[in-house]
Order: sequence, then C-alpha cells, then structure tokens
Amino acid sequence: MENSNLEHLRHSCAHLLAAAVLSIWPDTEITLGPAIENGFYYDFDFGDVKISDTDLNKIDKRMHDIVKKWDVFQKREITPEEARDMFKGNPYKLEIIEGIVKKEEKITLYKSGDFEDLCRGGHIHEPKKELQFFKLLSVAGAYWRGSENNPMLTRIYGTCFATKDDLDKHLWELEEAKKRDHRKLGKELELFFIDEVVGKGLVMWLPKGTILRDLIEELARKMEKEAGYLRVVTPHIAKEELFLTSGHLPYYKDSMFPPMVMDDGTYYLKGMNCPHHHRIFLHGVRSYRELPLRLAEYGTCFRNELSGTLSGLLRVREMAMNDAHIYCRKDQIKSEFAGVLKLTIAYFKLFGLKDYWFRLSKWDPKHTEKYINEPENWKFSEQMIREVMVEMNLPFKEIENEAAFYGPKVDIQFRSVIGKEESMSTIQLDFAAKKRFNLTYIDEKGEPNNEVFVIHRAPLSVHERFLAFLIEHYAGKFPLWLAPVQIEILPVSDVFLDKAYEVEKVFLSKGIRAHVNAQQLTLGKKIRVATLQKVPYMGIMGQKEVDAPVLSLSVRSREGVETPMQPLELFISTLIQTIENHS
RNA sequence: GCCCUGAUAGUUUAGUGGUAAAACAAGCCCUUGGUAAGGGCUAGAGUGUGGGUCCGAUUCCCACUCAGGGCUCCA
Repeated sequence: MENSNLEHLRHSCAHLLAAAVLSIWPDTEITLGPAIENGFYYDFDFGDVKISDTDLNKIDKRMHDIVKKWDVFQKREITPEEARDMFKGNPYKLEIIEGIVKKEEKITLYKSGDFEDLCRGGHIHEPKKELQFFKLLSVAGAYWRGSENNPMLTRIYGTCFATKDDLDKHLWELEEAKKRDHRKLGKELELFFIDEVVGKGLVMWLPKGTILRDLIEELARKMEKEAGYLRVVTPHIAKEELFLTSGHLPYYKDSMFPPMVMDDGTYYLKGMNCPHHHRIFLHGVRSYRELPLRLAEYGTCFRNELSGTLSGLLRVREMAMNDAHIYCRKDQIKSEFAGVLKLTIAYFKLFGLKDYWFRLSKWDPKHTEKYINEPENWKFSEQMIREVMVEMNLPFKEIENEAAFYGPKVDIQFRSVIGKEESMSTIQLDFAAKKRFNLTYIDEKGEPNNEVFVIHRAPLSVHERFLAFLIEHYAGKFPLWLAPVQIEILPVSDVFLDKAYEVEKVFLSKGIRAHVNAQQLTLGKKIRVATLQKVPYMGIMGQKEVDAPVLSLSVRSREGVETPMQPLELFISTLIQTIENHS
C-alpha cells in the first residue's frame, strides 16, 4: 500500500515537473513521465533549447511556486478526436493516443492547477500539501521509446518522498554510494586504472589490484579442482571458421571486434571461450567414461562495446571470465547443473553475499531472430532447469526473452550498494552446440552418440565485474584473506626501521602480506595513512617491542581500537588461521 | 554510437581575454616521536589534443580524445 502511495506521489511530481518546464519554456513538447524505482523522470523535446544541470535549480524553484496552487487532480475523459486536436503538433502525445485507441482504452486527462496532461491516473490527493520533498537530480538524453532510431529527448530525473527525513536519507544514501564507488576506491586504494593512451574499457591492474585478482583466481582453481574440473588454456584469437561453426558470428558479430585479415585466413578476437573449449572436446575420441568432462579456464574475452557504454570495471572491452564448460549426457544434466549451483552458492557464502536471487531466463518464441528456433529443445531444457531449481528448493523467477541464443540459463541477480540490479553469475544449458560442433562420444555399446549437452557457467562472473562488485560490497575494507596489505608495520622512528624490516620478513616468510611504512612521519600520521588505505592490521614497532618479542596492534575499525601487545608468534598463528578460514 | 556535462601540477580543487593559485603527495632540513594529519624550505602544471577568432587565449568558437550521467545492448 505504501509503495503505491509513493508511486502516486512520484508520478504526481512528474506532472509538476512538466508543468514547471512548460511555464519556463512554453514551446517544449512534453511526452511522458513515470515513477521509477527511486524517483521519477519526465522526457521532453525542448526543440533548440539546451537544458543543463544548472537549469535544474530554476525548474525546482518553479515547481515549488506552482505547487502552492495545486489542488486535487481533476479527471476528465475525452474522445480520440478531442485528444488528437488537443495535442496536435506534439507527435509523441499523438503516438501515445493512437496506442490507447488501438487498445480500445479510454482517454483520460488529469488536471491540477493550470496543468492538464494526458494520463491514465494514479495521483495523490493533496498535491500542495504532499508534494514538498522532491529534488531534481540530473539531465540526460534518452531516445523516444528507447529506440536509437527515434529522436533523442531530454530526460530530467528527480526523486520525491513523503517526508523531509525520507528525502534526506535517500540523498545521504546516494552520497554514501558515491563514496564506495569502485572507480573512486580503485584509485584511492591503488587497485587499477584505465589509461587513455592504452584505450577505453581496458583495465590496467596495479600490484594491489592484481593481488585481489590472483587470490580470487586461486580460490576458483582450488574449488574447481575439488569439484572435478580440468584446467585448460586457449588462445585469445581464432579463425573465422570457428565462430561461424559456433554461430556467434551471425548472432553477435556487432559485439565482436572487427576481423583481422591475415595471410592464412581471417581471425577474430574471441568474445567467448566456448568454441575453443568445444575444439578441445573434439580433440580425440571421447568415451562415455570421460563424461561429464569439465573444462575450466580464466579465459580472456573481448567485446566491442559501444564507447559510450563503458564504465569503470563494470563494462569493459577486455575481461577475464571465470569460465568452464561441462560436457555431459542427458541423464547427467540435472546433477551437473545442481553441482554448479552448489559451487556458486558456496562462493557467495565465502564472500558474505546475501542479497541475491535466481532468475530462470527463458527464450521468447516471438523473437526467433535472437534464438535458435527449436521449440521442443527450449521446452525440454527449460523444464530441466526448473526441476533442478525446485529440487534444490531455490526460489526463482521465470523471465522471458533473457536466454542465451543457444539455450536457457539461470542468472543470479545482485543488488549493488548503489541500488542497481546486476547480473553476476550465470549458468547456461546449451542444447545447440552438439549439433553445430558435432560433439560426440562413444557410448557403452561402442556406438557414437551425439547426445552431448553443454553447461556454460561463470559463478564468479568476470574478474572485472566481480571485483567492482566486491570493492563496493566491502567499501574497500576487504576481509583479511583478501586485503592487499594485511598488516602495516609502523616503526615509531627511523631507529626501529631495521627491526621493522626484520619483523616484515618474518611475516612474509609465513605468507602474510606485510609492509613497512618507512616514511619519515609521526606515528599518528602513519596510522592515518594505513587507515585510509583500509589495512586490516597495524603493528607498532618501537623500543618496547625490541625489548620483548611482541607487537602492539591496532586494528582497522574504529570500534575496538584497543592496542594489545601480543607475542609475535601467537599473533602470526592466529592470523594464519583467520586467513585460512577466509574471514 | 547518440544526448547532456566536464577536462587546470602525481592527486583534489581555485582562478583569469594580459601569460596560473592552494592543499595533500614528492625531495631536502628540523623534530627521533608511542596510537587518526608536527614544523620549515624546495621543486613540480602553462591549463586534455589540434585548429580558429584576437595585438594577445588556460579563459571565446570548432573538431577530436578521454571521463562522468543517461539511452541502447550485454553470448
């Protein structure tokens, strides 16, 4: 109930925004303005007028002026003829009207103050009283009806709440989210950067960021090894023929980098690892005894994303995928699929991730150009996955038109701290590869059998995307086992520098990432620096520690700033234990 | 790719149609310190790149590059 009130409030606020814009720029064509998850927007065609962020205050002020005269919204129904006449000259409204006419719905207008808009309704009752706590946030371009073939409109985003406290809280949250933005933290913690000389969407991993990457990769190797995967390594490029066989070229040519014409054929950078892995499957005769065959690789993939869509680590042009392909028989599908789900859930637990849900992404028979048109196979494989999900008791939603072109998949959706929904892990069931690649094994009777199903999976997503998520998830305060520097050693003065290096060596020899701050700074300043770098532990080295084999400790979090003295050996052994427990 | 905004020392920012200012970082010096920024000095950018207007451009205009916010897409 409350949610729908908020929706009405925000939609009403969109009306108010349109009214304010019209009163300042009367020649503007208004289009539509819905409530969205955290606010609302309204799309305008300003003609030749250019609107920028600096205009938002002016509009905001006008909204506050106008709303004083707004009483309850008056509804009025009109005929299509009246509607066409009323909005003549506004092609967007006319298009909306024709849409309503086509659906044989009633055309309604809602009016408050002097502003009347085509609208299907859903408003608050006392605008002048309720519409108080709003803020315009940004100006952006948006295509009419989301299609790049349509004109570009100017979209104004805003947010609105029922109380000042709610609004302030939301604005505060937006600020907080900015603070943990992985792009900002990536720079501050010296994890990675994107060099304009190297190129857009191409990540340069610095030593500390590389530690994170390597640790996650090591984790994956270990867990996959235990789960019976075999590691392989394949090239970053391949001949055109491979991607024609896989079907990627016809379906995804636009997302692949342009071809490289060589003296022996045309090559492409791989956008995915599957075709290479399929070729490994095809290397030699496979026996039923080898199935399921699980091939894993942190494979580097390249995608030619539009330059405007690139963003930090979230959308890049070169990425390292936590990839693997499982080749199995029909009767092994369910147990293999379940195995992957279990592995995935184990990973999430390790990282303390809880805010996620499962989505069964299905094909859409209406869009056969996007999918392999084999309805029977779609039906069968979707049902397979559905059964696994139900048997494992995992809650999931079924969504159409989100599948891969070769089969249905389970996507695991996360909510990031910024409130955005991200697709993180994916498990896909591929019924098409066996035919395209002629994947075959010799069965128990010694006969060739083509019933090979492929499960594509990437529980840890892509390095780039997963690290973006982790950086924001932990706000840069990585758990001990992941922290690029686990303990910062702070000599009280230069006199104790040698002793500090000595202790550093002890830590390093035990596999603990220690680092001495050798800068000529006061102890207080060194603590400050280590805190900003979010180092979990600080060990102070001075006369007291020289006299006894102890280390005075300071911990990262403000709570518990106690600084106990601990025998070095004891401290190291507890540290090692904590690291092994991945906490 | 398209729309909007922006680009000034390593970083974060200020500023001006008359030739760039500060903080932090860096180097040196003083301080040799005991738990969240000790003090001083020095060096460091000619204002993203390329054009144009002007006696003169970092400032105005154009193009490009890159970044941010969106649209679209995401095997």
